[in-house]
Amino acid sequence: MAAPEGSGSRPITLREIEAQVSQYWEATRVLPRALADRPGAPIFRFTEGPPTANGAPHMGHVVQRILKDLQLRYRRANGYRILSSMAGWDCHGLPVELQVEKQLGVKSKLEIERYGIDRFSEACRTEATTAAGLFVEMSRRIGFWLDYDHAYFTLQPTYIESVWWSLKTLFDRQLLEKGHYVLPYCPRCETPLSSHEVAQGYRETSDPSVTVRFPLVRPDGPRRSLLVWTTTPWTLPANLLVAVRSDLAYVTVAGPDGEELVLAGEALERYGLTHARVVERCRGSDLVGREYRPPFDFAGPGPGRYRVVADDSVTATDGTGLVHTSPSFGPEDQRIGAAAGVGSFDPLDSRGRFTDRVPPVQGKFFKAADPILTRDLESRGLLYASGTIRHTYPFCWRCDTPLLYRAVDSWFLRTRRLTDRLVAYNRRVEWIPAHLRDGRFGNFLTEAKDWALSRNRYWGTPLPLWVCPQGHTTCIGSFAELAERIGEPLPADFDPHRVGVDRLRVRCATCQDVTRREPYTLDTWYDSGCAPFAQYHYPFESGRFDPNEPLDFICEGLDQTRGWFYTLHVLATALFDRPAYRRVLVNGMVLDENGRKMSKSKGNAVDPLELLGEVGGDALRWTFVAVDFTEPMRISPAIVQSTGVRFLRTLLNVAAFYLQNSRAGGPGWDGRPPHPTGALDRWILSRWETTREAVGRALESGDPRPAIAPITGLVDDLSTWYLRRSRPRFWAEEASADRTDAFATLGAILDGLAHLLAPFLPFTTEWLHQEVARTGWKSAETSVHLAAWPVAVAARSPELETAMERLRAEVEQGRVLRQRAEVKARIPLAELAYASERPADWAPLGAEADRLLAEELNVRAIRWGAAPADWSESEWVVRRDRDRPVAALPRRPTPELAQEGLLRELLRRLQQARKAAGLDYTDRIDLTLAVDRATREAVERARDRLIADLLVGRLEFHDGPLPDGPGVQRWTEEGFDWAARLVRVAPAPGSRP
RNA sequence: GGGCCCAUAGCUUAGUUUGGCUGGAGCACCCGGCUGAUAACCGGGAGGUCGUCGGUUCAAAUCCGACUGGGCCCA
Repeated sequence: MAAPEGSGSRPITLREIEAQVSQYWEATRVLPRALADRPGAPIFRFTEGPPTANGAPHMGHVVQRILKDLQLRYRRANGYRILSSMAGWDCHGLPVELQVEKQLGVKSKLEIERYGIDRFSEACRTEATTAAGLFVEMSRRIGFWLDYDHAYFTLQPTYIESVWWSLKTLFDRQLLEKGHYVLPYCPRCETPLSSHEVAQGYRETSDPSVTVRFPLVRPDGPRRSLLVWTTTPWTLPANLLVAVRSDLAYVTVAGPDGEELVLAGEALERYGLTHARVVERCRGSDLVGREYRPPFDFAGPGPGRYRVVADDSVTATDGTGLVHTSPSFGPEDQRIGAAAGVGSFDPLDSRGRFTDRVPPVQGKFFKAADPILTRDLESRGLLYASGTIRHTYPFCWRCDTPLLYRAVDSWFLRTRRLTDRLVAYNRRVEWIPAHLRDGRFGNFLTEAKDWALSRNRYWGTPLPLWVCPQGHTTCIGSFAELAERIGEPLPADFDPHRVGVDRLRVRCATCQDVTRREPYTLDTWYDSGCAPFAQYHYPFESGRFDPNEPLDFICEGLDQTRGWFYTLHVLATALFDRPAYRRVLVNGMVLDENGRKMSKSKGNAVDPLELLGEVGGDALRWTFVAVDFTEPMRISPAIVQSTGVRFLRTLLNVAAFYLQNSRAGGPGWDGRPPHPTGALDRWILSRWETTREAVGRALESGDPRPAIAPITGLVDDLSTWYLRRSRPRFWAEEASADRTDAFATLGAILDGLAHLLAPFLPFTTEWLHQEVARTGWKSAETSVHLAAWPVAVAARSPELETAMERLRAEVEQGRVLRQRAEVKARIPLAELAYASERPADWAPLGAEADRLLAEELNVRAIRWGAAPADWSESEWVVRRDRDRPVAALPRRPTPELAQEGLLRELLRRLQQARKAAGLDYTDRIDLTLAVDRATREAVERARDRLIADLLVGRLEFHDGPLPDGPGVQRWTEEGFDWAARLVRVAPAPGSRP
């Protein structure tokens, strides 16, 4: 890696590191090497959940990718063969079609067909591949390593052929069937939607709430009407029945104009009829069979129509307890209508507009018919009450059009026949967080309806089903079979989309008659559910996909509970009779900094690339792991700064210290495990081992969260205690065992951290590993990401860790005491005296305990077992514990120590002057000093030290005031009267570096 | 309307499984210190009705219930 040749000692920035590392990876082709297959190695099964290839990636994609990458890097470091590392994209379906419709400016299926399905499909293909490019760029910036050169696309012929194979398998198992059922239907997209698509589009809206008179047919007496409530007046022309509940109490009350009204007893209050005169009381069952005149007569007569029927689904908690039933427009209605054998009446065209079968609203969009029909009812005296109601209603998740429920032909995967196995296999899955298994996901499995698979659209996997005039269905499960059925080889450039498939003349497999393809495409969620095997073109190419093995790990957002998690699980159960995955890590949604959901329309969405440009990939990675990603999480530049950037900066500061001293003549680390004798070194190595084990445990478990606290704890200890107390050891000019131990210990831990944190921080750790290796260890791996997971290099000692913790607590107490003494920390004091003996649990620290304490507090000695009686308040500051004196510090330094303090004061100021003059820490200077007598004595006594510390060539003293001039500095505050002139001189040959 | 999950200082969080010492950190803030890591380091301070209300208990951030707010899912 290029040396970070900073000018002077300017520290390298995170941005520079990431740029350098990216280049380095390119140059050394690390990514393909890391992802290279490892035949024979233990297998870790994974599949990338394919994002929909339309539009730009958002923060949700970023979190998942970070979490996936973390686990995959960990497994690679442990020698696993990842099956598969392929990136993947979900290229089909409404999301892509809608994007293309916008681009082309077309608005309906008719316009698409005028434009040409072939050209439209081509545009969809282009859109899918373009969008994939945006994901690749984002992934590169966060260091998400997948095989982008061999990605799977659900539009690939091989992929589609695998999907066909699966459909044929299900067809043969009689799990794939056609039905005419009421489904949610988008009139703009002109297609039914699956329940998981509908689920994404519920929102609060206002609808009419009308109560209508349905006059009963009876020979005599006053007019008597059923009161019927609905929020969809547009369905009234399709009314064929009214449903009641047999065991519910109904009453007939007298209305204002002598008319009589029938409704459930429970509903009287709702209609303000509590005090109305009751004409008759009965049960629902008594009403069954009564005929009424429908509000509109467009449906015409038919057997059994316009009667009261009984159904258990009826309640009186809303409305009147008499339920308007239009078999074409509601799931319950359809069932009730079928039971009564009344047929159906659907006066809407495929775009949700009324046909000429309902002249008053002909050509009107179904919603637009509501007010017109309501007025019509009013004019005929049939409207009893009207208002509006706020409730949640489904809208199309892609185009925001209100959906309607209507009976349509559709192909279903009969998932309800699999419910027991779906539930049983889910019990084998390890969900993170665990509550999802029996909570949300488990609940859904028990309730799940059959899966409506077919879409009346263009861009998707064509349903490989052909029907002949005799009604035989032929399901084709491979291209070879297709060729056989058309009686000739497929064209060389065969594209298994509608354009390529619809023109083929397929012969019926049963009777050889000419067939017609079922004109549907497949729900794109089915495509992505096939990813584990279809990406490998199973079963046409064998080897890497094992039908008996679930995936070891997948990771997606919580929104996939009903999406990919579900479709994977259903298909694995139906096709392979096993769970789809062993472990699934689920992340929460990403919110903005105020905790609000990010959305494009609200304008509060954080653009991933923008944020990455600001804070960098590693800082974002660290932040996403450090916050609780299983819950909704707030993300903003400020949060990344204080979490991710902050942590990285501490780590880099430690590294910078080590690297700088290594280059300045320190020995660096030779790459061997350290065997230090000192307690401080052994302590930090023990801390390292504790951390290494904790991180390994966490990543092994699939949940990285427990790794965070140990890591930040270690880095903090390293920075604020180990390094703080070890600094002079790194400055030693002469080789010594102690200096070697210091470099070896810190070097080993920094390189160890590079390996340990590589899955978390791929950029920074690569830089760190390469840089540490450069300081003297020549056999660095090409990349830390090609290296093995770190093994133990030292012994753990919990006793030593505890002892150090106690010592540090004592140090803190000592610091407080020193502040109370009001003697500057740089002025040494003679001793720190304790009334007690040295604590027994400090034993693992040995003699170093006193030394660490003394150095940190700048006292010359620690005296144990001192007599508190000697601690006069005028001479000592005393720490007391419940009035008992426990420790004491002298209030003043001895004269010698005071002089030494003076020297340190001067040295410090001269160092500052060096820096202020822009001198590098290797520059030599000539120094002229004009100082008072006491200071001069102190300097002369420590002349060698001053010359060495300040890299002084010639040292002179100036009597009297030093005249102003270049390089002259003066200090007159705090009672000092000092001046100095610093002049840079050329470095002497052979001098320290 | 139903289900699951979450709520600790301005921010990120530990502690909640198994109730028990004055609820810990870090960042930011204020005061002071240090100065061969310097957008670093050290000391002190301020900042918490542990979302709200109620219950169980000698004792509740922790267990139970209701509510509020947020998220996801279902209808």
